[in-house]
Amino acid sequence: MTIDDAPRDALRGGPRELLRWVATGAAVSRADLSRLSGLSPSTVSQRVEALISQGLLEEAGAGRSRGGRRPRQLAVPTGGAVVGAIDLGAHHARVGALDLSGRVVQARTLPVRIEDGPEAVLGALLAEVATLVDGDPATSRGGSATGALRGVGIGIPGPVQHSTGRIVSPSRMPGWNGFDVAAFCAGRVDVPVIVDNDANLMALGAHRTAHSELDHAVYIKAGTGIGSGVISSGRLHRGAQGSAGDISHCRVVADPAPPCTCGNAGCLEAVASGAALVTALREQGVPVSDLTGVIRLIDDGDRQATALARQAGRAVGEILAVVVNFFNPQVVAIGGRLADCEPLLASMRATLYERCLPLATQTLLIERVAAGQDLGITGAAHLVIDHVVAAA
Amino acid sequence: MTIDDAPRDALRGGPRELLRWVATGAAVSRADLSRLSGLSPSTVSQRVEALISQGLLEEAGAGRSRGGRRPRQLAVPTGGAVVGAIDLGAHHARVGALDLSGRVVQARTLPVRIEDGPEAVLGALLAEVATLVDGDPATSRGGSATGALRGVGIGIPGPVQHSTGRIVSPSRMPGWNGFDVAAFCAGRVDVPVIVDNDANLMALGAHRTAHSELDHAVYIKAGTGIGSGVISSGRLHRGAQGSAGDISHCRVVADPAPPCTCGNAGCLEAVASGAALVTALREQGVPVSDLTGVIRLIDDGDRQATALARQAGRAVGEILAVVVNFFNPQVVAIGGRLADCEPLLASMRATLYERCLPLATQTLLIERVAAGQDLGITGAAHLVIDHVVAAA
DNA sequence: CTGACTTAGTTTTGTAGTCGAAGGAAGTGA
DNA sequence: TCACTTCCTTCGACTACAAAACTAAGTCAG
Repeated sequence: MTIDDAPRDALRGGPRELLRWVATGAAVSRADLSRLSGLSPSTVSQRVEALISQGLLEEAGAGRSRGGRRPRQLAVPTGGAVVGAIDLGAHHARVGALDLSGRVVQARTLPVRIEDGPEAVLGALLAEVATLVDGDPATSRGGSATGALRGVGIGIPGPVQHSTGRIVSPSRMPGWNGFDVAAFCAGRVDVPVIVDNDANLMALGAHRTAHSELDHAVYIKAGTGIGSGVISSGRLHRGAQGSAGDISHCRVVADPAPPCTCGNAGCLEAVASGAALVTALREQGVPVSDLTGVIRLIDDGDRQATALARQAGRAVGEILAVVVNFFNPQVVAIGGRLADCEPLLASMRATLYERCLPLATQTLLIERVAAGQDLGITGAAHLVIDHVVAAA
Repeated sequence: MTIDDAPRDALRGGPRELLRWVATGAAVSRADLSRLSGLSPSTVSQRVEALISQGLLEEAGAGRSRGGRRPRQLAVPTGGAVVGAIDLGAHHARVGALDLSGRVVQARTLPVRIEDGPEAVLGALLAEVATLVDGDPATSRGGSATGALRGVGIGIPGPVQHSTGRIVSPSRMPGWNGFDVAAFCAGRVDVPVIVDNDANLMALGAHRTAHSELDHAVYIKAGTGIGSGVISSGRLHRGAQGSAGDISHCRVVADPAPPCTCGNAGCLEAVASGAALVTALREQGVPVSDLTGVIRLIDDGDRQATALARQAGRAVGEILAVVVNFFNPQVVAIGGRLADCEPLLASMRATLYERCLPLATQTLLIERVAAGQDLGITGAAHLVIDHVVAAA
């Protein structure tokens, strides 16, 4: 399945954007859309009519007058078409059903065991998507998203060749190497399935949600693993092989250089990922079982944990400095579970300001990604919607 | 002067591309253009007619039949409109007049003394452009490019805020900080002037010349200084402030870390630029006066010089590895005077392959930029042409 | 030399997307 | 009640492109 990037009409006044404006409440009437999109009123009317006739939009009575004729309010139909989204993580997966504007209708977090292999994991998650969308007759759970399923987007915590939907040499995903996610899913559901890296999806979600007016953005996802997603000229940049943003195995200075699952030593992932922090703390004799424990220690001001977090922040900042000099984004935002870790963020910031060209940091925003756990499925949904609504 | 990037019709079948195909000989007839561009014959005819009426294209008799009607050959008029281009370097400037297809009509290399300041240097170079274009009545030199000047493109070996045409904190350019090149030139010539970083121009020139079919490319310019230019989705990526690609002050591991003109130590520029090699060799007591001397030493297999070149190559490779992982380009090409330095190139290659994600290097081309000295002015010309022909 | 075929390019017509102007619909406020 | 505002639609025009039909000009087999 070869799927293009979001066509450019996603960027200015395309049907998806109109939909999004209505959904987010930025626009309530055709006149609003005309103002926002810069399109002429006539064009907006035409487009809106098309969307209504496709059932993607509906009229919702008259609004409040602002000194003239009352606007005919627009709304995204509830119970309309939905897309499914899966954001697979190292230990948990966020599964959701979202409407065509990218709003979460239903979502649930499930524990997963990556090591059970792709068939088992993806099979279960696809079943869960079906439950969220159709409702589960046995339990009468779910089902408030009773629209027709139009597509499924899946985020994978490892390198994905987006053009083919295949996973390529992931670390920490035994049994998944070379697995063709798109093909597997195509056999299970009869709607388009789009597969991408989890950091890319977070980036897309964050950009569409918080930074849609910015052209160039870099999003770091720092959780169990560490990755990034790149927005260039308002569009997700995947690069030649679809591996763009995968900075997990960039080398950073660290003494001693911790060995990485990839076989090298001193990789960013081996220094600054959540998994690395757990490992390092245990080696220091601190009894911590998982990332949650590490974060708790840091929040409690544990000396060893905090020191490691700072080191991680410097490592991320070191790599990010090169990225910022090279790419000169308007914003760098950090998400994932480690994003709430203050010492890490502070060291990252400091390193970034120290090592970047003044011109590059002059107006650079360095932020925490906004409210987090649904960004992945939001991004996945956007990807699917971009594909599906374009075809409509 | 705010100037947009090349509009997207530069990418597929726009007037500039038609022009370029004719100029490069890729297309000789309207039928060729139709095949190459994918546009319908009628559209091509229309466009070609417009170009002819603007004097940007002309008919040049009938071609050879291929079994049917003979094509009416197209050509870019000689002696037609031209653009001026200046590629300013640390010690020399390449000045040229190019036709609207980007072909060099006249070019000359002049010695410059950057430290004379922007007014003197740019004034002299603009005068030289005028001479190349109009011919010098006094000497009857030049003047084979007797068309009308449509614009001037200027490459600066330092950070340029492309949107304003202003130079921002350059190293090795005393007296140029904050200078508004565009405004200065606007007072001297009455055609549009476009200013950009020299590495960006080299990148654009190289991409248009050799890699126009590739979407994502990174070009390193390693000469007296060191910089890079980025092509993303077929277009020059300048980033938020126009400083994208400026990797000269990224930190690399070096022991001892040589001090940089920017005040920090261990910058890429302080390790791997031509200026750095000269400095390092002299500190080792080798009597070498300039980059040419260094390159000669390396070619002669001098032990110290070669070791430094290898170290430089590793340093470039180290930064480039992050860039390749992050950006995942289809090609990385190196230009500038150090590009011909085998030991440097070899170490760079090795470091790159060692430190990059296999997926990212799997199909990555690592090349030397093709035949070099006119790439800068070619890129400058393309930039101007993109601006001028669009307006026509 | 003739007629079938091939390639080149133009003309005509049609379609899609957009805009601007004009105007109707439905309100507010003096 | 009337002027004015805001909202939205209708209609005519323009642009960019394409498809098809057509003209032009050649090759080649018989």
